[in-house]
Amino acid sequence: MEKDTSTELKIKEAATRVFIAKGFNGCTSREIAKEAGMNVALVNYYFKSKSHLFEIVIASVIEKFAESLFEVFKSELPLVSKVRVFIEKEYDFLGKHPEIASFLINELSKQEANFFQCVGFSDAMKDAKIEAQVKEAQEKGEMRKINLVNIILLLMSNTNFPFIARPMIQSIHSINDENYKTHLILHKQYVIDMLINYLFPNSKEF
Amino acid sequence: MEKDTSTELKIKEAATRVFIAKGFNGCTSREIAKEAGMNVALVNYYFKSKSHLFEIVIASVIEKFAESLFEVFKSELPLVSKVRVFIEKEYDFLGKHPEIASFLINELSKQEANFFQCVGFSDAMKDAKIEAQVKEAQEKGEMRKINLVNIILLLMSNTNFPFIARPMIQSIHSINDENYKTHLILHKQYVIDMLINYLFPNSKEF
DNA sequence: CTAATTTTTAAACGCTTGTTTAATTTTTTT
DNA sequence: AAAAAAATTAAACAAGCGTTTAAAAATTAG
Repeated sequence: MEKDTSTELKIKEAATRVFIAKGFNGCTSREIAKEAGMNVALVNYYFKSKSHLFEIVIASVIEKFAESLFEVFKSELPLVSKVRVFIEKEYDFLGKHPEIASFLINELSKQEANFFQCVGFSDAMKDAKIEAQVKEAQEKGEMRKINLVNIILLLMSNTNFPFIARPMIQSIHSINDENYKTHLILHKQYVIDMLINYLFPNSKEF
Repeated sequence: MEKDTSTELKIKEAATRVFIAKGFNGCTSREIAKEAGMNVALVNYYFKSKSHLFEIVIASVIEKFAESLFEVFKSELPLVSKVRVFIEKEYDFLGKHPEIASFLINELSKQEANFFQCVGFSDAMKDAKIEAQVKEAQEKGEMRKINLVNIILLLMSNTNFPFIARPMIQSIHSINDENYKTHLILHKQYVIDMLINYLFPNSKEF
């Protein structure tokens, strides 16, 4: 009884694709099976139910999503650089997987479980000692004195929203995919300038 | 044959509540009927199908959502004030109806129809002559020279995301509703300061 | 008041859903 | 090669879905 049968993995990958594209309620078990190229019963043979499979998928998506985030937070860079690199990495990541941000936000607002706690997000946050680094920079007067929650909110708002709201924004302005991508490239730099300028009023990084 | 029977309105209002809370795929016709306190068949008697009812609901939600936005854009205020008032109004509106932003973004990314065009959003944008006002301010050197699409993106990112991503952010930081609300109140002012400072580098409004 | 019309209901329609069963094929073990 | 175990399948299950029908109740018209 192998742990990661090729079949098991195929189902998980197919499920990830389908769940991200259509959401938990927007797809069926049979659709996932078909995407994996196999019988419906196999989905419940390897993962006992659609819900259980979904929990596994969303946990691994969160992990993937959080990975690049912590890579930056745990690094030895000064805070100003961390902010810049974080934004750059987020735009890179979401440029490649634009549906992930919407997927997580959509499903997390419907599902009741605290998946981020399951993945140990809070603990990883403390491990990264980012709170201490912020406090230090604020006491030195290098950084604007605002709460870490607000800092994360500013960072995530300006990195995630442009990808989440893409269909809405394109609809509002009647612009196509190509055109929107062009705006996104410029937007990344605007966001970097704006945030560094706001969070580090005396910085020369921009 | 009255147009807006009390029954018809009750169904539409119930449907709006249910659709916003659970999304199109997350709820059933029977659920909507129950919420309205009546038989399932009545839903299809007044609105011919679940999809048709949904289209009507989402169009009216968009209208409500866009209303306060254009109220500001069409006003005679100088641009700097428009930005500040827009942010304040958005925080007020989303504070009262926090689920609307997520609802629109979720459903617009799944549905294929361009609902914003149906509502005449683009035209209203031109009517408001905001593009001309921006161009003028930029030529006078009062405003940073960035595209209107990016300006709207900055505004919406920082107003909508904190409400859309609330479940995720609370999950990440392990904080409760009360606590998050406190952060939101502060956040509004941070966003106003940051955006005005960035968009109008020479302004004295902050 | 009666007849016509509109509104509301209960029940059923065929279809799809998530899940399970039992049989079959494939693989592993001995 | 035979027996045991695991993987895969087709078929079925009950439950729920969106929608329709046909009859009952309520309202309006003449």
